[in-house]
Amino acid sequence: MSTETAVLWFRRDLRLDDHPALLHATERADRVLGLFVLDDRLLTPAGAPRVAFLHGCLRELADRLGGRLLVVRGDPAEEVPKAARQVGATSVHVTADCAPYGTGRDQAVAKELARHGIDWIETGSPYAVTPGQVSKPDGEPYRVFTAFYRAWLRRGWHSPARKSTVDWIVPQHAPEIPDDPDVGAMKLPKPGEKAAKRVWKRFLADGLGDYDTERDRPDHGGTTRLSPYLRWGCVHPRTLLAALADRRGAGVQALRSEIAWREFHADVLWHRPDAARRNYDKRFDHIAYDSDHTTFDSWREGRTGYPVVDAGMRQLLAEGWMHNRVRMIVASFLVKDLHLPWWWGARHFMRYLVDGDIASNQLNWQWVAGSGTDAAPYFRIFNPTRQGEKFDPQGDYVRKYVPELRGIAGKAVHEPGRRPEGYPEPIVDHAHERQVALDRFNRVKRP
DNA sequence: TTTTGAGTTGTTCGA
DNA sequence: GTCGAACAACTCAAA
Repeated sequence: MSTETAVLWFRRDLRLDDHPALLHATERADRVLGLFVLDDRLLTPAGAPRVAFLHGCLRELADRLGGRLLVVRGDPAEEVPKAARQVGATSVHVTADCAPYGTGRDQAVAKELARHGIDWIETGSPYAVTPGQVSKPDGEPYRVFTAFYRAWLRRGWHSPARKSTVDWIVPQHAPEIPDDPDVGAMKLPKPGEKAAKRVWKRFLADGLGDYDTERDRPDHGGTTRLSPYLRWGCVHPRTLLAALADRRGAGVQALRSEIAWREFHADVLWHRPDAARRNYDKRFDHIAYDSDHTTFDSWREGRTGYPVVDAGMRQLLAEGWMHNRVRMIVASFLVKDLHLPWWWGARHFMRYLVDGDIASNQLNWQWVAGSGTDAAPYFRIFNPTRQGEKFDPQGDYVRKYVPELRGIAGKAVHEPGRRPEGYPEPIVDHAHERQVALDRFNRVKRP
């Protein structure tokens, strides 16, 4: 009787359903050690909300495994081989990580494992179509979403992986999940695979039909709210796409397209890892940015005097999450009204967002800044007041997050001007800053 | 190789 | 209030 042993190293795949890497491990081995490594290099820049959410996911996973999950802290290149050797594993199975840090880390781990004769086996990725698999006929990556989307649809994806029966190894000690970092009074989403399923099921029943329009309404909460779960792999996009396959309608199409945006940005970053830090479009290296920390602080704290901007920034601080429409508004405000570098905003988002994902975050910021792939035309500058009136027509979203404005009824809450006690005057004049932004763009275009 | 059509999410202004 | 045009040109994808 063979008694092969394998390690399933969990990273961004904190679930048990639709898990091809886990299935692969069980096909190859009789016994599997579940492992998670708390890596300070990833956790330090993450910020308290995302770390707390991660801990929650780990606790849920450990519970569902009856405690049979090894959680260690340290450098994966040391900890993974150590754990594998302790249980006599002949292979380590993972879901491929396609982001810049993860790919480098995995190379180092695989190399260490190889020294001990342990196989490194990647199965699947956090995407329906693994980054790098969709390319133009000439082999080059797509730079335009719509073209990518068509090719991505043509390529298609696997069905969800079948359930696996696993004989999980009992680790030497109980999972050591550290205490949560202090998140104060923040109200974070409920972590874990079960919560993800609940959110998804409810969205399928109530939200999908008019998702195409409702997702733009921060006052209604018509988005899927799945982003934190996708970030940590509590649910896989393939699972979602499978559920959409036999449904029709504008909502279905819109959601499929949003999922594709996530995959597009992962693909872009896979081809251009430098885009996580620098302008994708090098011409933007010559744009003049300000470096005013006073306005930056006002933006971070939600004290700009523009109601919908402040509501969004405060939602981020209160929930570790911000509505997608409002993310665009506050990002546009930082870049085009305050003339601050997009990476300042991106870093702040990454610190607070529970769903903070390097590819989606950085490339969406670059899209707003105009420096990314398929970027917004430079003259497309959001007017925070117009956006507020259009997408939060009754002002409910603003009043929810900006208590100083609760005395103003209806959409008048968006009007700059009459400021109640305690609420700041607008820190800049939008009409003026819009012109400044346009001028700076023009200067770059015609040097 | 050349050509053609198209490209996430807006705003403002004037009729 | 509603509507269409202007805002710029450029690059990309595909024929």
